[in-house]
Amino acid sequence: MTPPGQMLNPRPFPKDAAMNLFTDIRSLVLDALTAMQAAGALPTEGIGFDNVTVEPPRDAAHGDMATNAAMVLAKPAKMKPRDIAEALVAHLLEDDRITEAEVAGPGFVNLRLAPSVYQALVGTVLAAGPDYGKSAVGQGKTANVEYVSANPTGPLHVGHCRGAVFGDALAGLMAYAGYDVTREYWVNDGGAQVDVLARSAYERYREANGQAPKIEAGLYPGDYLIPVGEALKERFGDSLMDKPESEWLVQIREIATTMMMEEIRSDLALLGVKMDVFTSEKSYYDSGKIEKTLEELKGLGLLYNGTLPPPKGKAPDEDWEPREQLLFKSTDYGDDVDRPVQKSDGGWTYFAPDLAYHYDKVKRGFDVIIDVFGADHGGYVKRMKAIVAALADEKVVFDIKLTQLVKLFKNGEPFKMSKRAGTFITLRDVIEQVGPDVTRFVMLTRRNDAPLDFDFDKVLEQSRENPVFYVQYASARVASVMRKATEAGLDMSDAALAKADLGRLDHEAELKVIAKLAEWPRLVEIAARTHEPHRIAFYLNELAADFHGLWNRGNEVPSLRFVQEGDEATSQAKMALARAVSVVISAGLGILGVEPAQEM
RNA sequence: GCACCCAUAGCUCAGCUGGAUAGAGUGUCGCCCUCCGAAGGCGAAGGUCGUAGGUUCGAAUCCUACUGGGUGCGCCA
Repeated sequence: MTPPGQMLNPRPFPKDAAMNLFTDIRSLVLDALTAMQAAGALPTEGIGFDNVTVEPPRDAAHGDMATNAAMVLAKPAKMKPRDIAEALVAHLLEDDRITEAEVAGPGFVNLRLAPSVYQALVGTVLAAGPDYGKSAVGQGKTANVEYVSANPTGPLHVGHCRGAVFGDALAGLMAYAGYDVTREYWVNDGGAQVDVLARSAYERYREANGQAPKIEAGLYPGDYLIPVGEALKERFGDSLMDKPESEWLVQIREIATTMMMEEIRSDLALLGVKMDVFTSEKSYYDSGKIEKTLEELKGLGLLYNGTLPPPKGKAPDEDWEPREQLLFKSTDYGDDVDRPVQKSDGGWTYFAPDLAYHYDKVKRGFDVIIDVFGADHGGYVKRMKAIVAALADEKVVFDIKLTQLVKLFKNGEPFKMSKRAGTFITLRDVIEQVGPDVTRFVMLTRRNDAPLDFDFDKVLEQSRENPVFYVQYASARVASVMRKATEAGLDMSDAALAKADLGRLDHEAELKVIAKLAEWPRLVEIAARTHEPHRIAFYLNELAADFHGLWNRGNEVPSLRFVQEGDEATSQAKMALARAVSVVISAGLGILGVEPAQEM
């Protein structure tokens, strides 16, 4: 038997694409096109191959892969698509890896690959392990993903949860695609809301000292500040009682925000989220960074004094009056209005630190900067993009991802959140009820910009409908069959599987699963390019479906069962495939921050 | 009033830098355990991709207008 590595045509694959079958075949197509040019069958002038793609066909009946080369090149080459396609087919058929090539439809070239190509891929997956599918697209580049960034005025709730999961999975995805990723949290500890926090905490402090707290409207009423009040009592005794705000505000604000951030960090830890950098808004105020930034912007001519038109369509009777303010020229960079940076009392608007912060991120030299906001902050996208457009050169990729709302359900019934009624669902509540793995996976079973229904009962259901379970079940089955094979006395060690005779994987049901594995590196690239980690979750569901399908075929076709009693060589080949499936599932779940299951 | 997001099978949703006869799950109907985990699988039926135009070899995908739903709109972050 030929070892798997030598079953291929000896022509080497390009190094940077050695694991992606689609780019391998694409380069094969490009080689063929180049050969056609050399032979005079295709013009050289004005012909570029950038738009040539090799993709899985929508319908498997069309083959394993399809290329649009003939259609894309027809116009610049001034040739008929079919003529190019037919010449291309002739060239491609010379390669051992291509068993069939035919022209179809308007000029597609459909390809069928030799089984040996797929069989060898199993070996590639096992050899690469968790690295199979890692991409070079982000190699040598840096990315900054800012997410959560909840105000430090209370514990995280379910809305933050989705942003946290999405942002973290996106960061994991970018890392898998080769980027050096910084996970960052912007701490809004510098504005009026932390003064409100301090006042609210002060009331709890009074409460701890035996006084009835006066939680007026506008203060934070949550019980979570009671421990803060107690901590303040421990620290200050009754020395701050009945003192004017000026004597305690700064101190209490500092202590309260620190305690809230500790709580937020521990909430995030429950979810498995660990930030690399927490950037403090307050530090921007304290260090003069805002003034410095604004000075620079003035130098660039991006700030001016002016008056904004009144907002339209709001309540007609409001106390709006024209006022001259210091404005940022964001309309020059795609925003709808220029944004004020200074309030009438001379203080900075919230926009000023945003401006300085994003300028800072740009200056730190990231190749990719991504902000993850809740959908209720959709109105800020244009102004943020204006900042980066004004301050960064065009090489910086800046993207803002919005996460839509999460609607909670319990047994199919909508679950209304209300702070007053005490049915306020925190992130901690969710994790404690369903666990971090389920929470994370479910949060990624929708596109980020689609609303998500989260049913506390359904997410724990063990059925086909529940993708968390379904994917976990697949990896559990692999683990289970591995145990069984080992108990049967078969050698299922990594070393044995690495040497397995993969040529025995010749059934179309097996090749179909391998073809799905072949899509993995390509999918990772697409997901990373579009900043859409949900694609990973959907892919895993598809891979699991193909695997379960193969598994069940074994019910009718005994030769498809993974364990072939008394035939170690065949068992090893089949188990190599099962292992390859579990390797990719583990890698995918790893990106999403979910643990694969060994048993259920 | 303006801006952004969304509209795909009865329901919940995928759909790649624009590709061929638009896919899953669920629900309905019919099958498959002496058999590696049936917590599963196979098959059938189900669509004017919100509407109307445009761009082109080709549009669910890009552009324009409209309809319907969500979010937001100076001195709050």
